[in-house]
Amino acid sequence: MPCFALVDCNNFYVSCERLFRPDLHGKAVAVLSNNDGCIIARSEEVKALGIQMATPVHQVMPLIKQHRVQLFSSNYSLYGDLSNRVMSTLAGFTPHLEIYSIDESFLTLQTLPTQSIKAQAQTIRRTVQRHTGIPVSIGLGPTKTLAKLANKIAKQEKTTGIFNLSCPIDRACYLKLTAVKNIWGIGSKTAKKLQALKIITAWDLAQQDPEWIRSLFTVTAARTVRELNGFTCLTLDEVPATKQQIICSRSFKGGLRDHRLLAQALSHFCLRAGEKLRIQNSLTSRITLFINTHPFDKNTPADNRSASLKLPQATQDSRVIIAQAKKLLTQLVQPGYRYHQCGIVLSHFDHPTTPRQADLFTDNAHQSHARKLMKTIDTINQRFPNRLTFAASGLQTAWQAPPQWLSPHYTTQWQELAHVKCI
DNA sequence: TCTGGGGTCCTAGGACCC
DNA sequence: TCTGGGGTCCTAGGACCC
Repeated sequence: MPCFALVDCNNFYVSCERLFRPDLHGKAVAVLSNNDGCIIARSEEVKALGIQMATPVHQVMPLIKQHRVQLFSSNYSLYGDLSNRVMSTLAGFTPHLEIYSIDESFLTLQTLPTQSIKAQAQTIRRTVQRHTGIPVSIGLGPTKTLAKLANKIAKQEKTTGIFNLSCPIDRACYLKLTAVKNIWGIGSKTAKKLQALKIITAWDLAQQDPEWIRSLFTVTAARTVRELNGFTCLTLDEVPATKQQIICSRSFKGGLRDHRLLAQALSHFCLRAGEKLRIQNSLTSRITLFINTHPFDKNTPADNRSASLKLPQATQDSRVIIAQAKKLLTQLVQPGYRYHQCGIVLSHFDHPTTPRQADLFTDNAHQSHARKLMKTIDTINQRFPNRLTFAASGLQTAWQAPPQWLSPHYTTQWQELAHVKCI
């Protein structure tokens, strides 16, 4: 029987930062979200201080200072690069790999005559550590849901970092110790409703009739019940699916009133979203823009709006996307408000080869020129990140506050490579 | 003063068709 | 008094994930 393995990098962003700062091993380290707003990764030492995930930094600043927590602004080019290294190492063990997020992958392992499943997991864990320097934990089980749960338990098993929920007797025991809210797929709303029905533990949920759960919740919750009992409902998605929507958005520290700056930020988002669109070779025919004032500021008036438009012709040309998005912005922005967040959503995708109704007025030569231009811009930006942009984005990112604790781009910028001193 | 960003799936309900 | 039935497509919003 195949066994699912969930390989999850421990405190991933913190591990990435420590890789080039060995002096930080054993010390308290935290990584912050965009705008240095919230804590999004914590070392064990920070968790021990009782600082929760997604806590706003300003709320725990006294604690951070008192315990000399080393802070880092998020450095996604570093984390993305190290993630690729971890995933390629995993791909060396099995072709059956699903990259689930930047720091997690599902694998299927087969029982080998020479090596037990647990021994295979130990080899994987050791190899990832040796090749990349990133520590991982591995959860094993007959379904993805159980592998996820096993991973959670593995994180507590400090010595081995591996846990297997394949044995039904062990499983019953651990399901009884797990609260429903800690099951993958059961969020806070569903957990609350389940608790009202006296379904408190994962074991309680596993005992329910899936059809009854489906009638009260959704088909997703019914699947979870089956998965907890060892029946596979969720399979391995080895080929990443084409995205159905692409979002690019940011929040602005202190908010923005100036329409001109909002338009510059928006143009930047359009370029980034267009790049992602072209990477998966899709054409978009719907653009949605949203702008929001500060959700926690009760003293200034709120204004949250969104608007969409359908393009007469599907496109992957960033210039068209920028022009249309700016029209939407003019419609939406109200004078006098301070906007805290703005973003663009591209959707209703097509593939360039999909047959579609031709437009009588389309200039084919222009279309071909546009494709070449976008390809050239993308090629240059891939080699030299952010080198080319549109004038609409402005010459400076004045809408973006500079990060305070950014580490060097150790692995993606020549001038920021780590220095090794020979003594 | 200071609270992230990017996704997926599911369901209900409206609009529309014959 | 009495106003069909069956279907598709689209959108918004909720819930969840990392």
